[in-house]
Amino acid sequence: MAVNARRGTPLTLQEILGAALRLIDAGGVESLSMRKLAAELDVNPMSLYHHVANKTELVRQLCLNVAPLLQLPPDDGAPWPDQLRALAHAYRRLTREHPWLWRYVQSHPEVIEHREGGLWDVLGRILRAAAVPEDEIERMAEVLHAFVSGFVQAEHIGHIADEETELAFGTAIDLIVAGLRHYR
Amino acid sequence: MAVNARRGTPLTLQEILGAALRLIDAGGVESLSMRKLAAELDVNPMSLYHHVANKTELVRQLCLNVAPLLQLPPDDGAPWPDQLRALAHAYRRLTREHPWLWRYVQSHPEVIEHREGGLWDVLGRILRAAAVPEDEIERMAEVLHAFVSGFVQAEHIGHIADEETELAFGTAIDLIVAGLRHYR
DNA sequence: ACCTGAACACCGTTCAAGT
DNA sequence: ACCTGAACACCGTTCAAGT
Repeated sequence: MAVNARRGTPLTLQEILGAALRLIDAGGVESLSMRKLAAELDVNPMSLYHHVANKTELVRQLCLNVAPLLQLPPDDGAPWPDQLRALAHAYRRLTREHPWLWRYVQSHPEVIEHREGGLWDVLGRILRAAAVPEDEIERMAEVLHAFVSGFVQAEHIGHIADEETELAFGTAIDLIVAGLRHYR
Repeated sequence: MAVNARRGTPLTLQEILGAALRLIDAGGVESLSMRKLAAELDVNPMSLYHHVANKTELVRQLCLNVAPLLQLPPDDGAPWPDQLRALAHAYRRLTREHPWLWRYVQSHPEVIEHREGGLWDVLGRILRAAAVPEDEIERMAEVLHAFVSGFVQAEHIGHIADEETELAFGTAIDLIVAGLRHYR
């Protein structure tokens, strides 16, 4: 058991993922480098490659770990506008916790087979409750996801005035709900 | 007049910007490197720095050149839903011509004082025509911009099924218009 | 005025060698 | 099994030197 001279304790995948997430949360995927990550862990850069295939795979792991943390509203018969609001707020909460990682997923959708996640089932169920015609459910789900994604991203970027983000998110959801109520 | 041995003709800013835009349109800002750009122009990498301060400034120039190409609908008294649709389509058209550059602007809003552009004036005018209360105009404009941005980005990423993008954009705008009609 | 070669401080990653 | 040093092929950018 060749133990690292500097650390005395063997490197683990958990350690690597934890440190990587911290670096990404702080400065974005761009600012994460394998060399900086290794320095953070007080380890030779090349040691990382024993636990992780490459940087892309590392980030992919992180995304896969974080995605299931989305809190989906239960199918409890609550009115669809309430469920839609709950889902939107949960989505926003998660993306605000890891905005940079979320941004990465946005631009690399291949990392998550996002049709897998329960998000799309729940969104479909809500839209059915909102009386959206069956053959438009999927399209509408994509549109709503794009809208909420756009909002969260605009917020992250700073496009939305800081003191206004809560109000603005309220406006955004109200607009969507009103739209769905009177769509067609 | 020390003329480049390889090219015989002096390097110009226009040439640089043109080649850079081509490279970005092809593979994104990420994939543009000063060294590849120089190779494209058959020039020493360092020659670029005589015409451009650095890579960031180069991309900024490009953004500032492209932004004014957005075709704003005229204030001709047309019904606000028509004007809103026209604006949304123009926005989508431009962002589809230079999706990577537009993506860059999205994540680096500092490159454009976007409140300057006529976009926000026109959007404000349309929302007033839609009877949005004066103290909510700015917030609503931000929300709509975020929505349409989100849609275009989702499209660029491939989140929207390819054969469906036109239909989906129609759905998106219909939803917004219906929402505005019945908002409050 | 315009261009360039060498150099510096960074990247991700491979590979052969160490314990 | 796990770690590492040297090396390779990339970056952006500075600076002193060339015409």
